[in-house]
Amino acid sequence: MASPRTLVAVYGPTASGKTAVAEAVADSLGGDVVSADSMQAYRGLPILTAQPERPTRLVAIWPLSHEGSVGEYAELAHAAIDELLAAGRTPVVTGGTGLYLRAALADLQLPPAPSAALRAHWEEVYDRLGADAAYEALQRRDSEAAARVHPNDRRRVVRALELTELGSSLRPDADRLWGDELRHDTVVFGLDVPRDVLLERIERRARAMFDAGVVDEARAALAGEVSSTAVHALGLREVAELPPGDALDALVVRTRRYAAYQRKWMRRIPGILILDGNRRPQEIADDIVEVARARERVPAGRAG
RNA sequence: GGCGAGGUAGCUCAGUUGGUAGAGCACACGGCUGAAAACCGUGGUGUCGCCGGUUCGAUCCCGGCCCUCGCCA
Repeated sequence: MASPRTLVAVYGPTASGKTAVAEAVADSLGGDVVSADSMQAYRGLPILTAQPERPTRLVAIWPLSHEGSVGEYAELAHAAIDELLAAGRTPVVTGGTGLYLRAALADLQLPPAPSAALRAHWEEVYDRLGADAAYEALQRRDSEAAARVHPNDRRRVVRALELTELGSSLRPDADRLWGDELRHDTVVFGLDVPRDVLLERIERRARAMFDAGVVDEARAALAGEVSSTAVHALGLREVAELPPGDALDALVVRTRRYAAYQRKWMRRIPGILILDGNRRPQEIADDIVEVARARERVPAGRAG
């Protein structure tokens, strides 16, 4: 019988060609692509979020009105991955949301989710007292959590406060986010594309989005109910509301910024194997397949 | 050509009653544990259009020139 499959993960900045590579890897290895992308998870913005053409796990699973979260995503991702492995297939986890990728691969053991009412309560408290007083309240209730957040960081102060009522704390114990304890045997690859090449791809893709009708897509989306998480899709507002030229510029600028942020994540992922992403997708995929196959022949080992 | 407004950071602009300047965005770096394409922190990157004058000292005041925009010819 076949040895257990090694899970493959592909990370890289937007427009680095992750999707094409992941699809080729899945085809070669006999597997399926599992998306790790917080915005492609929504339905209704296929152009703006650059959703893959072909049906992909965890893409377009939520309506725009849904408030997605890492916690909810993690459960779905674990289920999808485990199902593939059980069927003897290789999960190829790919996507640009660093946190989601880690949540798919590791068991983050996130502290409990708040109820909407609880969150609303502490947000109200934060806004009423002001940042400094709210922060002092947190220091009294959970000094360790307070030490980890900045008073101005409303989201985290509120989150930490609500957790004090849930018998938990922000970041309870071990560092599972950056540890190398993963749920399955995994190899993580990063696609490194030179800055100027990436910039050019970003610009080209942004133009293509306009040709494909992003403006109408964005307007239609905003005309309906959009959750506070989904509104943050890059450029949604700008594309829908700005004059065409300005909208394109804004989209490019924001995407470039996002790519820089992703480069930071790529550097931090433990054990990541950086590949030259400035090649044909199939070529990159072949390299990945080779490494993954070699690893499957060495049962309990850890590459090093 | 005449009149008016303007030329200050990569961009949009504020400011200095004369002591070489600061906001937002961009950019760089850092943080992040159920909002992550989110959120937070730190950093000013500059011949203040050019030349001259007044002054201890000019980005600021004066003169000339160049450029941009608007209105009138």
